Amino acid sequence: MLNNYNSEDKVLLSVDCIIFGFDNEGLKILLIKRGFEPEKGKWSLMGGFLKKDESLNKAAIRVLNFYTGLQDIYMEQFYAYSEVDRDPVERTISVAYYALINIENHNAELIKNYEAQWFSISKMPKLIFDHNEMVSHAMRRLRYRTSTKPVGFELLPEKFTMRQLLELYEAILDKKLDKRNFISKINSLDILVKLNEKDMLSSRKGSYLYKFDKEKYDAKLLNHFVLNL
Amino acid sequence: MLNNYNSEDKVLLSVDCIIFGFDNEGLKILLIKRGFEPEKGKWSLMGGFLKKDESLNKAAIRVLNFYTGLQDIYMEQFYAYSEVDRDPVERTISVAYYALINIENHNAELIKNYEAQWFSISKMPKLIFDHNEMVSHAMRRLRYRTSTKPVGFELLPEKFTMRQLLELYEAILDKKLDKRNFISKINSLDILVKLNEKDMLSSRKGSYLYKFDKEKYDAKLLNHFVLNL
DNA sequence: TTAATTAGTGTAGAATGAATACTTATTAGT
DNA sequence: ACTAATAAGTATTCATTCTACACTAATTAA
Repeated sequence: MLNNYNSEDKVLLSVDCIIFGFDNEGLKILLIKRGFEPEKGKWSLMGGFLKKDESLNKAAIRVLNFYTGLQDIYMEQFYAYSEVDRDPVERTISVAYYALINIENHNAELIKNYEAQWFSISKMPKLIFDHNEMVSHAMRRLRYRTSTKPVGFELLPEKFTMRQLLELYEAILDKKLDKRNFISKINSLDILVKLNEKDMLSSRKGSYLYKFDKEKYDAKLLNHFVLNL
Repeated sequence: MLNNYNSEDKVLLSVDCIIFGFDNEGLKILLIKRGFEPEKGKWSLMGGFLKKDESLNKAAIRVLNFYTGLQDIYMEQFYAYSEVDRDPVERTISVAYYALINIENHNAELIKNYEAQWFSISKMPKLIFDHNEMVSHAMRRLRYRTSTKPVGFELLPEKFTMRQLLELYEAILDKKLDKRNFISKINSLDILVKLNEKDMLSSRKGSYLYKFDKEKYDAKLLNHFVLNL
């Protein structure tokens, strides 16, 4: 029985985290100004190297926490990038993760301390290496995700209006949706609770607030559906 | 400007290939008897280590060729497995790929020389490490794929009957489909050409042979659809 | 009181999906 | 030559879902 696979090449393995958020300005992504060479000072995804004694999932969580202080964020792995010259310094394979989080809950203070910054998807700067490609793949994945799983619990405040939910979906799918059809499709998913409370900020009439029914929402997360928006 | 990221851990990175095939006995998967320790002689996916100067895609192609002689097989990356103790010998992260191929075209001779063997999905042996988990994830991916992209070109002979196509889908989805509805749904995709030729082996009456319209098929590969079977 | 703003709601027609059975072509066997 | 056996092949109805589309309601600021 062997103790090791001698003579095989070893490589650096990193994780990169794509964190989506949403607020009344639209869909955003969390970036950092890279603190070390090469490309120091350029905008970048939050990334770091895998350590010998941790899984990729753990590494992704650790890296995100390091840059933002964020805890307990569930990220989903989506692709390993391995072009030989993707990192000019040294051969590095990077496994990309993405997650959705609520901007307001996740305290601007922490993010400020850590120098991470939210950017509108549409105004994202050029990023280092192949990070722009990662983001666009993650966007594609997120778009796709809306058609099989509910989205929103992670991105909206606890109480939200139908309009906010509609605008979230429009931001993700990057297209206008018909309000009436949208509402009836969302209602047919049966994951919302209509509250006896109105948001009076956005209109004279005021619009009802909703929240997600956590249990039903989580159930739908497991047993996919098909939603055609 | 740095020349390297010193002090970061390096790890072994491998690829594992899940090759699906189909014949009149059903859906199959290609396995090898592992030729080295540990677990020598046990059944395993075809795998190998990433070299410093190749991408993961290239490594997957190289590994598959090494074990089977197969060339020009397009494989799709689907997940990186990274549990710390997944390989008992040494820390190894493995990136899994899958592909669909035509059993008949890909010459039994080569496969014999190389000791790879087809197994029915339903009679698959216990595999080493986390390979069974990889296979079941790949199956899930394949199942899912049938609802957004055409499947079959890669798995069926050039000319095939509706029944064969139906049985392929039944094998992948692991459920009975209604023949009449299946045919009309497949026809609505507009990717088949009905030939003026019958297969007389499976019935007295004989059943028409079809082939895929390569151009339309490839177009559908790019622009997903939704197919509810 | 009026004007302005956004919320909120319904329907008809079209398209798609699901469920269901009988006829046809052919050959093997008698 | 006839019959039996086998799988192929084909249509329709009903239910559901999707799409397109426009007016009324509630409220407050002026």
